[in-house]
Amino acid sequence: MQPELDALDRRILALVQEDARQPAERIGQAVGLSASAVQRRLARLRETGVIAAEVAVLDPRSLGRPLVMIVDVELERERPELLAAFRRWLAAEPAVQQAWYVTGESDYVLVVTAAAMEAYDALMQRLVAENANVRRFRTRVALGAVKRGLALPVDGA
Amino acid sequence: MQPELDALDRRILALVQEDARQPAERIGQAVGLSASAVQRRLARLRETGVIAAEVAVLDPRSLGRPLVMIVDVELERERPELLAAFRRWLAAEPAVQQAWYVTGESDYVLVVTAAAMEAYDALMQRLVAENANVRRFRTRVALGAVKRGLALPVDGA
DNA sequence: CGTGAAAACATGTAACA
DNA sequence: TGTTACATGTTTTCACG
Repeated sequence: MQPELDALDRRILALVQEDARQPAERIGQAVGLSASAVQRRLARLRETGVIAAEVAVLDPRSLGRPLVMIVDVELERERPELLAAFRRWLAAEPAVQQAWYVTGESDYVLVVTAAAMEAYDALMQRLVAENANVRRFRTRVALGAVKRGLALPVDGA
Repeated sequence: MQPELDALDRRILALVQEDARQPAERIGQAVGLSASAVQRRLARLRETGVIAAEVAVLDPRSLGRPLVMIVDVELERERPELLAAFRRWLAAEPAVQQAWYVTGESDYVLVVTAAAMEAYDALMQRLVAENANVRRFRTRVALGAVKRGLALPVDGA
């Protein structure tokens, strides 16, 4: 993938990763381009996969899921055949927002949302019961979020 | 905020948090509603803040930022006056995607993106230099992502 | 009150120079 | 690329259940 993003593309990306619903004309005024030029660039950015998706971000409190847990999961390395199933379990579980495979003592770091601690506990009981290769896990409760987005820096650096 | 989300709202939310660009008519066909009914509900969901934002999700590789680090930051608790500045630093730093204030030994968990390890190291040097209350931090490199979204479960549970 | 249908309106898309 | 014409989607209005 060699999309050759120029400065204009990057400024457009910076805007749409804040608000994907703003009309192309507004973006054009901000970056000094006509609406159709912006549309063309957006189409190309979607086509080439630079824009991977445009999604609605929902408010956790409105959906009754105010809790966030950061979970470190340690797996038994002796059972690689269970790894794929573990990953599928994570992928299929909607309460798991993010799951990173990381270096260090713990093998996976999860970001998990929950309605209440009991629901979270039940989820983790299921995780352990249904994944024999989970050796142990550590939960840290997120008491607050300074930031919780997926935005990326778009400047040339 | 008592938005009273019914089953139809939830199904609409499930769809738009996957793809916010699909026309209301398609959503309507999926949930058994007319396009205008869907539009009305979407307008209300935006109005009440259930839909917090609609954003473009960018591809990290296309932007030359393939690396993700999970960073545990431990602060000195003796200097609460520096805490606000630390949070502002995180908020202002675009490489920091997420920053959670958590229980446990480490005070903050960050999700940081980087173009290369050198750039990440430089960033963390700046973090320490510009925040005197950072006692230490631990970096875990994300070797892979099973999941990396912000999607929430929308079912009544 | 929320819905569906049809209007007016804005936006996005596809041709042109 | 910008401009124009065209198609699509959205917003408003209104009558209905």
